[in-house]
Amino acid sequence: MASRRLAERNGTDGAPPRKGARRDAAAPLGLGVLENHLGYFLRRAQVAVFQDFIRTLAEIDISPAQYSVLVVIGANRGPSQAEVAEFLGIERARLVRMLDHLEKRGLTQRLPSATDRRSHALHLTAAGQKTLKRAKALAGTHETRLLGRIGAGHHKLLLELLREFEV
Amino acid sequence: MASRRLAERNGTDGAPPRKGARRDAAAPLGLGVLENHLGYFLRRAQVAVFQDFIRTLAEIDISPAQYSVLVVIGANRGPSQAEVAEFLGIERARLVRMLDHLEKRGLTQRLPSATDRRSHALHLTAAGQKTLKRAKALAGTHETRLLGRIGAGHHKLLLELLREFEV
DNA sequence: TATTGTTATACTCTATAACTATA
DNA sequence: TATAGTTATAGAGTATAACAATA
Repeated sequence: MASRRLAERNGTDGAPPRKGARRDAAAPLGLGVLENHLGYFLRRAQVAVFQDFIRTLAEIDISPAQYSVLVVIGANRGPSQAEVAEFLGIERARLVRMLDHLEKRGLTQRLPSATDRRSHALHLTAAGQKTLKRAKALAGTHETRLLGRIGAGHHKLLLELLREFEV
Repeated sequence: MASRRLAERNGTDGAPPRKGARRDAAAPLGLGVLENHLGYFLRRAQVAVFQDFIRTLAEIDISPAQYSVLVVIGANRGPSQAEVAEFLGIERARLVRMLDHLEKRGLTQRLPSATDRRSHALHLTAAGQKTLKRAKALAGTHETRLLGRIGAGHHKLLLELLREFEV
């Protein structure tokens, strides 16, 4: 990934290169105005964190999106697909295929809703609860690794700041 | 998007719902352990920020990825495709199609490298420089909007914290 | 042998629209 | 009329592998 130090060393933060100046082919690149864009660093951080998450949960083959679905089903009794999709910002159509997959793996169930015959009440199977428990443990080691890397204070601060972006 | 207040109101942060308790169908869902995962909030924040960026630059049809490529080419004289791809964390193969597209729009050029006949020196055309200038202005209003939303202090703090995730 | 740009393929995810069965 | 779940399709983006030209 790009290092901020490279950009500083290159001195190209914001200002374009001098007219006629030919960049040394071996010189590191500069970020330019990207240096000041929150979106750029949010994206890089998110990708890095997800990569670590994916590596950490590879042994049980659970993706970040699947984890979020399992956690929300586990934390809420019988939510509908529409509720889970809207809550997690996943397309309803996308959730259908995710649940098909989780169901095929025997982790989740679609039970008839007690109150609305159009909708399904989502539940974890016994295997789903077991997998979620293991997933939480692994996600915990992932989170602890992040925390060790940036420090507990920064971790807490970041969580608080990021919550401000909610819509 | 999900609101933290909903999760708090629901009281399902971390702990599973009580055995046998049937969640009120109208009750909002709870995040469960997601509440403590940096990755979850990083993703939501990144999506929200990118959505605002895309809306803001819609009039010139420049995506966040395209913007980052134009900025890096504009800030560095004649970088190669491999350099830009590695620097921005884009696959080399993906950058080929992006440049095909930008070139078709008349914004970038692949010139022969002075030192290596395998590689191309990437440059902005006059139109590319003009578009980049406009893009920077629009991206500036986007960034100012973010800043107004979370405050200058939080914006600066976030930038600093996010840089710690670089690899 | 390794690297640059390229092509190709498969898979994931997003965005839409449309359909059915219910409400 | 509107909503829940579903199906289908098109477009990004990611991940890989392979190839020709060049280093």
